[in-house]
Amino acid sequence: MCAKKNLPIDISTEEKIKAAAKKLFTQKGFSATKTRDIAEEAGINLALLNYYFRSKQKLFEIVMRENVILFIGGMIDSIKNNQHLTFEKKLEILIDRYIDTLLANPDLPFFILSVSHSGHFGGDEKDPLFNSMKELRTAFFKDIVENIQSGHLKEIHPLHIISNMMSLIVFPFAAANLLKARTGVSQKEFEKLMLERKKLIPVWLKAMFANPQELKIIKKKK
Amino acid sequence: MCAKKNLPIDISTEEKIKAAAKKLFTQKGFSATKTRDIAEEAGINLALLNYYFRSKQKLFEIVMRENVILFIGGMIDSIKNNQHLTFEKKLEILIDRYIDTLLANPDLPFFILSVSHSGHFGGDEKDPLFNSMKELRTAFFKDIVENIQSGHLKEIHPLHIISNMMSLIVFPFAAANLLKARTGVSQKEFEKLMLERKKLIPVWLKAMFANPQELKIIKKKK
DNA sequence: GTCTATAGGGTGATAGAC
DNA sequence: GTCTATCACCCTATAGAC
Repeated sequence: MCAKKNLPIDISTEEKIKAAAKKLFTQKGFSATKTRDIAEEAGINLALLNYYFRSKQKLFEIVMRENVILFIGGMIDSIKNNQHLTFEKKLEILIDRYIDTLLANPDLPFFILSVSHSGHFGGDEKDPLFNSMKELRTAFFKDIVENIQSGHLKEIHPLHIISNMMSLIVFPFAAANLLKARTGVSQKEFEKLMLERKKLIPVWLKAMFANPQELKIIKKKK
Repeated sequence: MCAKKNLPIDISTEEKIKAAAKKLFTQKGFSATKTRDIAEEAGINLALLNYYFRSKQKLFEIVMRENVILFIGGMIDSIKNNQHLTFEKKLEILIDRYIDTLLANPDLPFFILSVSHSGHFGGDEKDPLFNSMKELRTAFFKDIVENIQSGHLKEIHPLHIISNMMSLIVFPFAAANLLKARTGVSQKEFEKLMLERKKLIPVWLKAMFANPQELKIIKKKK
């Protein structure tokens, strides 16, 4: 199963296939990606794909898992490794790392939205992924509830807080083509602006949620 | 071509096919949707699909156009029809309408991201869609530049402003499954929260962009 | 306009030689 | 482990009867 060599100077065939699959699945999704494309991208024979991974579906699941880990792994680590810091500082670190991850993997947000949209992950409690997600939830959302949801923010539903954080960080990457086309900025400028957001998003979030006017609105509705 | 009856009490076959195609394409995208599924969903024979629409691709393009119009049409109208109002009021109306549209068409945001991600629209200047987009750009983004980008906001790139607006409105719908799973809210609760955002987003945006701290950050970077 | 039947090519997966 | 050849099925599209 695990074809590891002692001196992996050359990348193994298995790894080549996985890398090609990751590239294509992440870009185009499951249905639009053909096994023949993966084989060609990897520079190997089509039969080897089934030899190493049994089926297209199995290969996709491996890629999906790696992408989900990549997407939420950084979050978990930056929260776990910085328990001693203030919530604000933790948030700054998280945003910084996240944007770096997304700049290096620009198709990741769309892929994650894509699999969650089609209901491809979550649900199975035997899945180690499920525990990771749960871990993230307890580690981070507890922080939010305890640290942000104080004062008037008790009235704001946590979903708004999480939504707004994720929106500001992730959405520009998911909508990169749209935004670039509409505003006429180049890829290079776009990347520069995303780096700028590392500093801006914490300030924006602070401003949004330090606003007592929210309370009036919520109260009025009830 | 146009099989319009004088008394369309029953929906025409053409419309049935288009409605089924819209439903499936919007939910699952182009590649994952099979013509057989569309035919079955419409309750008609597979051959009729090609009789009315010539090919899967043509049918998809029709659906895509309608969805893009639905997505940006509301924007254009609410700006055009309210030129006499202040920018803030226009923005409130736009957000209100937008969220209604998205509640009625929850798969729309993901579909739009999907086609823009795969580069399926934009570009062709002969396309009437291109003019609509351009119209939107001139109508709305001029407003932004002239009305929001005053004072310290001159330093903020318009992409940030447009990003943040679209993020707060659209992202929760694109990530609905993720957000519901992570926060444990039901579909009903989710919809209630989205309605709540009609009032909250204008306040949040105001707070974000009335923040002189932004300037310090931008200046420091340069 | 609507159906059945089928063409024609693509697609995932495997058998078997090397 | 890697290749060629091929199977069996699926998919879009069309021909032709009614």
